[in-house]
Amino acid sequence: MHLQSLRLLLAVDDTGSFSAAATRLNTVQSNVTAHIKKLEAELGVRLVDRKGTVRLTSAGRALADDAERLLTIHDAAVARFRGRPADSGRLRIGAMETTLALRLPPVLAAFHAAHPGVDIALQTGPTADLVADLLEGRLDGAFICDAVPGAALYQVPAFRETLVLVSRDRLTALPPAHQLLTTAFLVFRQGCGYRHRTERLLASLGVTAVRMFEFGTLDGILGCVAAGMGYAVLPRAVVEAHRLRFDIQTLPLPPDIGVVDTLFAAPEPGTWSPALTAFAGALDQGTLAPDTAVAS
Amino acid sequence: MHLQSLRLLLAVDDTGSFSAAATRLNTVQSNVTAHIKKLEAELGVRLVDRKGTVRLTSAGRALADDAERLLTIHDAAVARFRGRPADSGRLRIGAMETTLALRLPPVLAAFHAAHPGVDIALQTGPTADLVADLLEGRLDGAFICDAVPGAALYQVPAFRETLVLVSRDRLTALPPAHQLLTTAFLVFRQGCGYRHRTERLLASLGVTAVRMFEFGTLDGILGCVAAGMGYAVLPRAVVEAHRLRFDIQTLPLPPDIGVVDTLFAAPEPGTWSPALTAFAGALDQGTLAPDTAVAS
DNA sequence: TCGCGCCGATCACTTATAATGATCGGGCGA
DNA sequence: TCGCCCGATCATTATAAGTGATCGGCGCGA
Repeated sequence: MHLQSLRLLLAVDDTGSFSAAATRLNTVQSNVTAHIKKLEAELGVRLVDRKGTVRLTSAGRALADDAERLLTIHDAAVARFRGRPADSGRLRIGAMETTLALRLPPVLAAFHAAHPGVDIALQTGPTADLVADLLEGRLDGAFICDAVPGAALYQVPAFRETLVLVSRDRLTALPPAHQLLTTAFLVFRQGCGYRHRTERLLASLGVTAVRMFEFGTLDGILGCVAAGMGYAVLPRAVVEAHRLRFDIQTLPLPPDIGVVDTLFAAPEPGTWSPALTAFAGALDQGTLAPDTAVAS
Repeated sequence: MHLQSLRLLLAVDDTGSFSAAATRLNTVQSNVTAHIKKLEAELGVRLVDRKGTVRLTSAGRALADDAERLLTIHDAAVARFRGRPADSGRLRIGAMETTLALRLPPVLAAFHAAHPGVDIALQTGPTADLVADLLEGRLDGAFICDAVPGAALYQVPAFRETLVLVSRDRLTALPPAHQLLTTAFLVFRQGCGYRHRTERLLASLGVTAVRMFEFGTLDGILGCVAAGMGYAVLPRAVVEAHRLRFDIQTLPLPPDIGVVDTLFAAPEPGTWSPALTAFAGALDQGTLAPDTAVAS
């Protein structure tokens, strides 16, 4: 059964004429006849009564009802891809813990307000895991730390974070290498972009061997820093948001290490679902959270 | 967009392989490739990721969701025609007042119990109107009085009625012609089959001119008979059902005039909707109301 | 009652598209 | 590294869609 046949059937019902239906759908009368006959043969039922005036039989009317629903769904699906981004579908988004906590709430709220029909599924994890999930199709898009070189991924800057060195005692400058060797660094587990930066920072200071304690949660890191267990490297905005709860100090880092872009990553644009297209488009135009977005 | 393309897309998603999808749907791998490529070209989006393992893109997944709904509706529609009579659709049934009141309640109740998804619309009127509505497609089927000769209608006996002469005073035989001339006959409005029978009865008695009062309702006729206004010709069962409310007498009529079949009429069987097919089938098999059905 | 015109059926034909089978090349595992 | 499996591509065939001309029936108006 071809959708075009159903379209012709509805046109015949509407116009009450094969010729008029043909004209409306830019074809010829004999073609309409052939389509209707094919439908009738396929279903083993007469659909159109041609005696006297042309009118659908009860079977034809029943099929026309189904046809209407069928074509509605079909046209909506096509419009979703070709026309304006539609308001439906699922969107699986991944993000780092810090991004989700700090940056995403307004973004997601704004997107949901603009596209209330899209179901959003969120997942958190370190950048490396998110990238793996993206590449293996378990996520539609993800907010990651720093660009992933060599991966066939669309990547666009979304937020800019300023990293600071977090400590219990106030510092006026980066501690010397010998002092860093005697303390620990509290980091997220393997795969987190911020941990990567921390290692780059230490390397730039000539420190290669340092104790690293892995944590799964932000609260764990901040709490242990406040207890004097060691240092941490985190986005300034995240630390500020928790300043009231922990007695900690921050020290800015040099820009080459301290400025980190959070990127929105997704598979190649040609593969995007309408929902993902809408999300990326909104991010790109900065309509979601202009104050935190990175100027492109 | 062809439904077959969507079917192939779902098969590719299921099996994770073009070749396997082809095998499952009894075609060849190159054909699957062509269908998917056509879909992708039509929507301007890559639907299947062939790098490494075959997997749907987010766009492909979104389309697959629509495809599933689309094919479900389509397959259900086809099954409704080709397979068992489905439990959905609309059924517009017409009947005479007397039939609706007396015979149809158990029939409709049984059908509705067997096919709860079918919406039933009832309409009453004299046989002539019902036939006209049938022929002009405003009804799917109707219960009519006596066969309609010459009409291109499927007609099958449904109920057998015994007509009686209804009067205020007890009669032992049909009144002589001269007496009939002085009283009136109370009949339904033009087009009712029972009125037709009444006229045949009078003609057989040699009475050609008699006063006829037209009524729209059964209660009106019975009330006026009870008041001595005249005679009426009605199904015995109808009169019995109202015996408690009206003080009236009945006299059997000769079988050639007194026995009337109520027929179920519909357009030619080849044009029936699934719901109508189910209804006619149930009537034909006597599964709806075996005690009142006419043996065929 | 008789044309006249409109409409759908049919047919021969053209065009488009679906399906097929063979072949090629690339990625992955042994 | 080799062999194997899988998808892309291509030439070809098969099938279906679309077209235009023509026929016949029915209704309408003269």
